[in-house]
Amino acid sequence: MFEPPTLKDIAIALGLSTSTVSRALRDTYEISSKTKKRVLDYAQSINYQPNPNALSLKERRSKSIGVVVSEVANHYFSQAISGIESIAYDRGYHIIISQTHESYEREKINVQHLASRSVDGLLVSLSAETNDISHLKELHDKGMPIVFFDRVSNEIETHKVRADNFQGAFDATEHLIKTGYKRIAHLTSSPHLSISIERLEGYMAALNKYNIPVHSDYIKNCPHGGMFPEETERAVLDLLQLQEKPDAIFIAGDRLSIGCMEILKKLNVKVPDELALAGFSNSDVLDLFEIRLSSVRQPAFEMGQAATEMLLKILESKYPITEFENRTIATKLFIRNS
Amino acid sequence: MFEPPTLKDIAIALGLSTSTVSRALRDTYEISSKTKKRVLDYAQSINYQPNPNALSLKERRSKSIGVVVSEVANHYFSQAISGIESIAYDRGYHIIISQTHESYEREKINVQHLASRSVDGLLVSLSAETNDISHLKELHDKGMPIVFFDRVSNEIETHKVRADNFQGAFDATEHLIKTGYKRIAHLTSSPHLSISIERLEGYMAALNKYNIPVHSDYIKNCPHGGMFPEETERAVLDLLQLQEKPDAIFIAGDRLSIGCMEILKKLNVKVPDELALAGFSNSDVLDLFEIRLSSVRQPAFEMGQAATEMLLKILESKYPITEFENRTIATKLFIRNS
DNA sequence: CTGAAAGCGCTAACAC
DNA sequence: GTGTTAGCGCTTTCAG
Repeated sequence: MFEPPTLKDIAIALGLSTSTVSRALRDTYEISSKTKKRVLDYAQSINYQPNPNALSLKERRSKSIGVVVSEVANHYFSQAISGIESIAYDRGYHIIISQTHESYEREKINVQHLASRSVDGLLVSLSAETNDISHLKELHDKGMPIVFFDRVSNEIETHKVRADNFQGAFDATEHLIKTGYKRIAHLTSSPHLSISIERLEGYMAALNKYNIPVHSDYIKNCPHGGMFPEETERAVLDLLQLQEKPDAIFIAGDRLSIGCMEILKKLNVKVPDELALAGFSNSDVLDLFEIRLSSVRQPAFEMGQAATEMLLKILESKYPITEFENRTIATKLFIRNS
Repeated sequence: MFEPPTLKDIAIALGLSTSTVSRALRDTYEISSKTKKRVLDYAQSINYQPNPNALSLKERRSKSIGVVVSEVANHYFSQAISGIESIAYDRGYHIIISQTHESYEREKINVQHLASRSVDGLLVSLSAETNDISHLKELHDKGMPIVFFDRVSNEIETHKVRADNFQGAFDATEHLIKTGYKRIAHLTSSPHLSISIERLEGYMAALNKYNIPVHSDYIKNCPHGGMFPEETERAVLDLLQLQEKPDAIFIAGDRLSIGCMEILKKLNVKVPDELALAGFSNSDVLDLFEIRLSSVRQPAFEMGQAATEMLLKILESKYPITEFENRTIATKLFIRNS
């Protein structure tokens, strides 16, 4: 079907050897400028493009990086992917995307799939279900460069990029406290995830600072990060049915924030009068919402960019990397409901 | 760095030839079941995975498909990509994504980039700027399978998937008319795009049906589909400053719908009292908006799936395809503001 | 039933 | 300055 020209075609057409053509195209010094020009011109005229598979086979790298996220159709991830793509593109890399849908099994399969050498490195944000990361560890031990972003793991020593989840959670919770709320619940994702742990710590730190006791009934986990609406609904209902009903919820995730607002709307709970909210969200239309959600926004695009730069640094380094960077990028609090 | 086992490694370890190993792994009939088992077991034990680049080089196909969209971080496209990925994944294909950011130049480069043989086929949704598609035509003539989705072109004969833009626009406009609006403006994207043309036709057909004259001042184009907020703002302001101000706007795009609501909010224009809206949008949080936007939702996920299935049909067909499908999938109108 | 050898497109010693 | 050759990992004749 689609049979693009090869080096050989050029060589034959010009009565040269393939190696000469190869050298001319890659501008090696030991080649007459006359032949060089001849080759270049001809290559241009037939729109010659080297076969990337042959190159990959030869150079043992594919100039592509694998990206593992839970869902593409997610505010945070689609923005992060945009950042990843912006850097990768400039540096001549393709990105290959796979989704875990928050499933551990799917994550294993995807990683395996990507790893079987079609990618030079991996940009990974763990699935909500993932607790055991031996699949990644094994790969990493074999030499596959991996950079974590957003949902990171401490069990692998490599570059990591995360949002300042602690501070973001602290800020949001403190905002609720300062606005006058006392019984602040916390709705969060899977307890394994680094983001959940860090945000929980931020939440607790804020409560501590103001001498508000942490109430374990007030902390609700949604193991799939709100991917299933029932999960979120159950958690919210549980909170609403507590004897000492919370007067505010700090929500530790985008889908959870949205899901929670949907449920409260359905239940006709007035926000913030009956229940105040503050939550992580990367939606860019929060200003248009009826509920004035105070939100913590993660620097998704920048995080994608940073992670990609780090990965490329590993990929293009001549020497093995031993010092790993652990970058934390600030979140931003947007106050809306007070 | 990362040096996975090869056929040769297995062959040496087992004292066989690479060809025998190759045959054993692919379960060729003419091989003793004993050797077969020995090879299979060993391959399993070292977790052997064939090198995809070598395979691609040999088989002249990469089991990957290129996807060209304007932005990943866009409701419609991220949902469509999700659909694309769902099918591709099941069939063992990778997807390689590139963004045009609505730029013609970037589209040309990306297509070129993808085309240089690393992908077996292309799934394309044209950029807003694209008027001339010779870059795609050339490629297609050389045998690169291309399937268009959403923003299609009639200049290439191939499979196409689109939303029922005409009907969607008709429904939205008719809804505005039936609700009592008479001076209905139309805010749309680049006039080259198939989606703009079809939606304009639907808009005009609805006006015609109710004997409302089409007023050319009422039709405003945003050449970049609202990617630049100024563009949208200019268009909306122009409409608001008309002598005979429209009482409603039918908006033909997701970003435009969002952008328009943002501007109206800024200008403190009451919706729908001062100006009613209905527009295309694939946002899944419209129910939470303060403005009750009646929306036309495109079947993004299904469109991605359909386009991918069509492309795979071409890729995996033994014979050249001569009959092309032109599938139109129904949109859905969600009435909110009346 | 198995092995040797060629070839996919390219680069890099190594000749001359 | 240019050609020859080998090899990246794999499949596939062709021999035996």
